[in-house]
Amino acid sequence: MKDIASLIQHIEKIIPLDDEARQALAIKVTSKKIRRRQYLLQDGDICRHYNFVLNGCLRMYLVDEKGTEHVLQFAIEGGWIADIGSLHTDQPSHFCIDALEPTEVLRIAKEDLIDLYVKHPAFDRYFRVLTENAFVGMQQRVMQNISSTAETRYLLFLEKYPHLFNRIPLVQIASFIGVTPEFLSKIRRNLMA
Amino acid sequence: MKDIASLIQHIEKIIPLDDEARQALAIKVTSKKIRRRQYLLQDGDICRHYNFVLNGCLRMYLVDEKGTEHVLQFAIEGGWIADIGSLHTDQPSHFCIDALEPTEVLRIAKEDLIDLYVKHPAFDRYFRVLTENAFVGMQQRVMQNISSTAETRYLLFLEKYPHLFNRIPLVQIASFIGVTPEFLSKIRRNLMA
DNA sequence: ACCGTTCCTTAACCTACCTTAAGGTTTTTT
DNA sequence: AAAAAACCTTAAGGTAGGTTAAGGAACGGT
Repeated sequence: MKDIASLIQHIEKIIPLDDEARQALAIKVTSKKIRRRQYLLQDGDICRHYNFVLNGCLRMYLVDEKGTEHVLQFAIEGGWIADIGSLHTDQPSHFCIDALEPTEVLRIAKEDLIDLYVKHPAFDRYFRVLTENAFVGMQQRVMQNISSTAETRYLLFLEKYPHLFNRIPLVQIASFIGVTPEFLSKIRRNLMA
Repeated sequence: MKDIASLIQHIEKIIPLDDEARQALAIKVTSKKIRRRQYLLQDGDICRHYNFVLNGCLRMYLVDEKGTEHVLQFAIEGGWIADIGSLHTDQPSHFCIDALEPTEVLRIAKEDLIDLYVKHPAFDRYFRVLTENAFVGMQQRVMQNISSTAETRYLLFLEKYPHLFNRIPLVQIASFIGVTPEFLSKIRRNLMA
């Protein structure tokens, strides 16, 4: 039983949909439950779906040659997640997506999305705006990485995602801001002093 | 005299335009020449245009509290540049855009772009795809920043932008990959040994 | 209710990268 | 053609952040 209402509500914050578009979307969308630690996308597979999180929490990350994980993105209720690069090029992804909590997503397959774009330009608009916002977020993150100290990056993270602070393990936050968990631990201690 | 042909050609690599759309675009676009070191956007101003580079080279960068510049993006022939965040929110930009070489751009004002979106959904599509590609690029850069050493980042930069290597001053490349020019100088020496 | 992970912290030592300073070369401007 | 910027390099000393190792607390699965 798909709870598509929250997805539609989300889209209509950006652009209204007519009944036909809503209907078309409802037909294309499928739902999926993921357990804690279960993969939604595995390194080496081609990303074939855009995923909208209904509840729970996902992370997308890269595993480097040394086996260290580097978190690129978290997604909670109301967020989208996918390896857009892999999705568009049909190349195997270098990323993994898995669940930090039991999670439920709605997903649209690439071909279905293209179909929606063609039949309902509103979706072009919605995903343009969505991607623009995500792009601006990534820009800010690049700037922070090349211009700020780890402590500042941590504080900026807390400011931007206050609700994630006591929901996500510290080790994941460390990975997201680009430091080791040991060093983040040190940063916290310094902040308390 | 606007050379809009190269812009249209660029767009049509992604989506064909009908005559009306081409015509509408031609009316909205203006051209502008910028001297070396001249600003196209200055820190504190609101970014009101999307800029398409016809020839030359621009950079977008942030100046931090210490006065150090951090390059977020370069744009050469065929590239787009704007502070999308500022453009969308009508908030003053924190970035500067200036010219590393004498440069000529075509530009579209925000309101005109919105008008194009409404009348010709093809532009929604084009800018969606454009932004998706830019987003993927930023994602890769974030990953490199949090997972790679400066030497690796330099090599990846050369691989991705081989044509920029002997066109852009070293100090700008250093700023882009997030190290001091002195350290990049050292990296180069090590690579030659 | 238990056991096994995962999670967080501390501390000693190590390294990638920054800072400051200086001198030489190339490019731009006049 | 000269003067002024901008550019690149070298080197010494400093600091942010990594590595390794180890112990304890909290959690998740059965």
